[in-house]
Amino acid sequence: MPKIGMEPIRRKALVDATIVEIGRSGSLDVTVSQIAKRAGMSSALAHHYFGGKDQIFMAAMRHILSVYGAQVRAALSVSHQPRARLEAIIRASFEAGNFRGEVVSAWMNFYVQSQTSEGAKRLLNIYQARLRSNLLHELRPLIGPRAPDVAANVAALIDGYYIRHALRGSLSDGRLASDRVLDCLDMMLTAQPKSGEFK
Amino acid sequence: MPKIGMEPIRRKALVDATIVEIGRSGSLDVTVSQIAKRAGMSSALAHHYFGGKDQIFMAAMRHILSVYGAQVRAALSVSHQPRARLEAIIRASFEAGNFRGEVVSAWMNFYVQSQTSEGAKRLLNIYQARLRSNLLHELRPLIGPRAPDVAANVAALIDGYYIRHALRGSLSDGRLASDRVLDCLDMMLTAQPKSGEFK
DNA sequence: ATTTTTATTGATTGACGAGTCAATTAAAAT
DNA sequence: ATTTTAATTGACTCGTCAATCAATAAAAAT
Repeated sequence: MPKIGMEPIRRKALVDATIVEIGRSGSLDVTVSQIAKRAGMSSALAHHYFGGKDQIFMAAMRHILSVYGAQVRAALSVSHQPRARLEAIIRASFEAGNFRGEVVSAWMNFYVQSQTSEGAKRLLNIYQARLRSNLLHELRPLIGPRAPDVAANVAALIDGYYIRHALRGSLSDGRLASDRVLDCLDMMLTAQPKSGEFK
Repeated sequence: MPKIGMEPIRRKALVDATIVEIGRSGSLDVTVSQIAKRAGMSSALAHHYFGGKDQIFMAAMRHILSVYGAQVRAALSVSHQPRARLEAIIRASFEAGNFRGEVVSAWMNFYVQSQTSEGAKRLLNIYQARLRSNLLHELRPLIGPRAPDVAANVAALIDGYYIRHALRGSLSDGRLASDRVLDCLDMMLTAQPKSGEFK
């Protein structure tokens, strides 16, 4: 019963199903058939709309990234002081949504895939560049030349706590992780510049 | 030409080959045949000695972990002040060896596998617990009650910079990463305790 | 010398999974 | 009314790969 305009609906269903299935299995060892079944269609149709497995994964990752981006933007839109905006960025990174098992799984596997797939590497670079740029923008007015180093540290902290979560889904929920990052951030903000700082 | 006592030699060859192959492919999508070929034997023999693919991977990971552990111990054995010992631990984590593409790949994939495999999760827990315990032991005499939080932050920083390395094999070599972690550590050490610290 | 044990592999099995294709359905366009 | 076009799938092809096994070879033990 071909109603016209199915394409976007099917694509969305497949992307959602992909994320769920990755979470369920905890790896990228997910068959197109599993995904298609969960999305309520045949595997042939999945291939029809996406061309191949890789492209389905890529679309799923792009979706996750765009949701994350929207969260950050939303959080930033209500904060106006640099410190508050930093907090907004950090908290957005650990929002419950990003912290769901499926999403963490997707990220983990995405890191792995970025060593093989050009497309994955590019996407991941976009994420990292955006995070860095966001942090830098707020840090500069606060600490000037020390901003790049601190930004790198904060970014690493975020990724590190994220990974830690991949391991034990229980301990350290988002709140705790972001509190710790913030705590560390404040220490870095108030620390006096090191003496031998000139390159 | 069965010389006796081949088993340990073959096992070692397989473990080494596994790490190389994981690095080469950037993923766990490595066939037993590839590993066996690189180790100079038939895939049947690999199965004969290890039983199955999973066990080969596990042995490879155990090996990486044990090398890392030895590095840490070696570095600690020549440092005696808490601050110096902390530096030793951190630098050991970013030693050139651990930072080789193969090893990073293995770690990445190991994180992923830890969501599926009980054995992988257990191994990873050992690593994390040991790191935490090592850090804690040196931090306590320096900052007392703040030690646990700082230890968690340092651990997250290490993992975070590690991951960042999975992405771009070029920028930020081990030296730079450990310098940054140390920098951040010093800030945390000198920061004054927060006021509302009592839980 | 013959038996036992260890090492070793080629060939095979069996399962699974990505991607293709021809065929079917029904809406839309003419 | 017929033609075109989008949606949809079951069945099939083709590869790949983990795991098994029977067979061989040679050192060790008797």
